[in-house]
Order: sequence, then structure tokens, then C-alpha cells
Amino acid sequence: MPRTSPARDRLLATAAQIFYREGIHAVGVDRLVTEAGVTRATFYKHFPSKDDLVRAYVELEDAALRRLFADGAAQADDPSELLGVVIDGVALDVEHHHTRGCPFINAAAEFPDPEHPVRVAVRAHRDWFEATLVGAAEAAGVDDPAGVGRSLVLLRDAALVGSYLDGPAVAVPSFRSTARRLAGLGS
Amino acid sequence: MPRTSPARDRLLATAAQIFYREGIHAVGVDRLVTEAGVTRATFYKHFPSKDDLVRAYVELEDAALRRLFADGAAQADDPSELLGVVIDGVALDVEHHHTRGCPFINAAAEFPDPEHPVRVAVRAHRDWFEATLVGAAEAAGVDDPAGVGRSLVLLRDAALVGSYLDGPAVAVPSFRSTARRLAGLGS
DNA sequence: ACACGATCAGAATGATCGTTCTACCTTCAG
DNA sequence: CTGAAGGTAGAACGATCATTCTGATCGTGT
Repeated sequence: MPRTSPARDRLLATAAQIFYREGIHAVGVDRLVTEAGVTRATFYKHFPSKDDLVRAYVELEDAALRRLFADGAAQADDPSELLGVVIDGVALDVEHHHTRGCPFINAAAEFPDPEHPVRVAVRAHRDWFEATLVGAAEAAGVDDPAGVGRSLVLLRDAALVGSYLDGPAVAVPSFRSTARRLAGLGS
Repeated sequence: MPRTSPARDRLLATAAQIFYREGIHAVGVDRLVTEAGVTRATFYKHFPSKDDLVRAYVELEDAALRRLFADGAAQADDPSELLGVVIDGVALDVEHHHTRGCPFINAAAEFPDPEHPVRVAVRAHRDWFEATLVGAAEAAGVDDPAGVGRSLVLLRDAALVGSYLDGPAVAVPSFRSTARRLAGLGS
């Protein structure tokens, strides 16, 4: 059971797409293995249960967002511009990539138990995201960086959900203007 | 098949609680009927399928919120105070009643097809809510009432989701201060 | 008294769920 | 040469899924 392998990678990547687009409890193991071109035996060689695959999916999404954020931070030389870069990045991501809502919120909706590994992974992601935004707000030198960071977390949630349910055309501009005003940036 | 009956009411009320607390695809018909003290035959007498019960659940939640809002509006004599009453009402609801997130967002997470009756019901609710908030913003005489109304929709989403995933202690004050500033009210 | 409509009781449908199993094939290191 | 490791193929497990069925029981209005 190697940590990585072509079959495992293919399975996880396929599962990530299907879970995000169609939900988690709604798709069965049969669907996942046939779509990924993998055998059931191979599935259970790499993941002890379906829940472990779900947790791996959430952690994959978390890793992708951390990478995206690191890339964005690297391209903002002036720390006072960092918040603006983050806001633009979220807007872009919401419009073109995450059009089916927030993968973490959607996953949490299907797992009521806060102690479930999936929920633990969601909480880890949110803790990182809040800490990162508070750090960016501090670097930008705004008043009450903790409050601004928290509010930006809420606003990203709202942007992802609103874009899914009301369409990006109405949700994204609203997110953008509210977030920029909060960050002390001119619109 | 009467529009209402003790058995039907009991079934719908029970289903609403269980769907909200545990999700929709995760709970089966067996669970619903035993918990409600109703027979499978009675279930299918009143609802052609489980999906119809889910739609009824979403519509029930919508009706409850419209009633809550109407009550709140009635107790605000001065229209300039209406937005503040709404914000307080949302904060109270999020803290004490809707502690498992937004029923509409959670339901939408489990139904990817935008044409599905459940999604149609969700959209109807959100359209009503936005129109109502824009109306309240107009009555309060704020600048750009459409923008303020939209933003308040986003903020309620964020408050419900944030309260579920991060806890009300951190999400509610953040919602409150952001919303009040947006509505042009002193904090 | 009677019939009807609502509900109860419980078995049965076929499909799909997550999981386990046996059996065979390939690759590569000892 | 051998044998472990990673994979494929496909059957099989019991459990649960949503849905349908037969048949009896109760209450109410006529």
C-alpha cells in the first residue's frame, strides 16, 4: 500500500471531481471505480473505507487552496496589496473553478458528526484559512486585523454559496465591493 | 389524500427535524416512518415519493421563515429600524435555532440538478428573501438599497454557515458588526 | 346499519449500498 | 528462479435503499 501510485492518484482525482459535482452520499463505490478505471480490490487496498477516500478528497481540496494562496502571496510584492490580491483570487476562483459551491461547506452538510474525520479536516482547513487572512490583514496594517480576517472568511463562504445558488453575476460583484470596503481598499 | 391530516403533519414535522440534523440522502424511509409512528403505506399515500417529502420540508422551512419575518416586521414601527430588527432576528435565529447551518444551502448541496423541485423551492425562497431585504433597505432610506439587500443575503448565508462550522461565538458577532455597518447603523 | 376513507401491520419487490473474497496476471528485486 | 507487490476481473456477502402490495382495523357521516 504505497502512499502514491497511478491507480490511487487516478481514483482520488476522479472521486474529487464526482464528489464535488454530485455530492458524496449520492455516489456509490461502483460508480467511482468504473469511472476511474480501477478495481474494487484496488480501491480497498489504498483506502480502508469510502470515508477515508472522502477525507482524502477534502484534504486534497485543502492542499490545492493552500497552493493557490501561496502563489497569490508570492505575486504581491507590497504587503498592503495582499488583501486585494486575495479578494481578486477568491473572485476568480468562485467564477471559474468552484461553481458548485464550497467543497468544505457541502461536505460538512453531509456529515453532521463534528468528530468525524471529514469534519475534522474541514475544521483544519478553516482554521488555516482564518489564520492566513488575519496574517494578511496584519501585514496590510488595517485596524482590527482579527475582525477583518474573520469577516473575510465569512465573505468567502458567502461568495461561494451565493455564486452557486444565485449565480456569479449577482454574487461576485457583491462580494467584491463588500470585501474591498471591509479591507479599507477603494472600490 | 387530504392536504393535511394528523399523520401527514407528524410525518412532515419529524422529517423536517431529521433532515435538518442528519442530512437528506443519509436518512431512509424506514427511519422516517418509524420515528414518526406512521406506516409506509401512509407515507406514500401523502407523498408520491421521498423527493416530494423533501420538497415539502424545504417549503415548510421557507414558510416558517416568512412567518418569522412578518412577525419581526410587525414589531418595528419605525421603518428606519426595520433593518436592525432583521439583523437581530437573524442573529437570534442563528444562535438558538439553526445551529446545523442553513437548511436551504445544505439541501442544495445534496441536489446538484438546478431543475430539481428541491432546488426550485430553494431558489423561490432566496428570491423572496432578497426582495424582502431590498424592500426593507428602501424603507430605511439607505443609499443603494439593492446593493445593501444583496449583501445582507450573503451575510445571512455566511452567518449560518459560519455558526455551524466555526461556532456562533465567533460567527455571530462578526455577522452583526459587518451587517450593521453595511446597513448604516451604529454598532 | 353501512360504507367509505384514513390509518395500521407487515411482507415482498428489485436495486443498490459498502465491503470482502477468490483467482489470475504482470513486474521487478533477491 | 522465485516470490512478493500492485494490479485486474468478477463473483458474492449481508444490509439497506425506495417503492408496492395485501389485508385488517378504526372512526365518522349518512
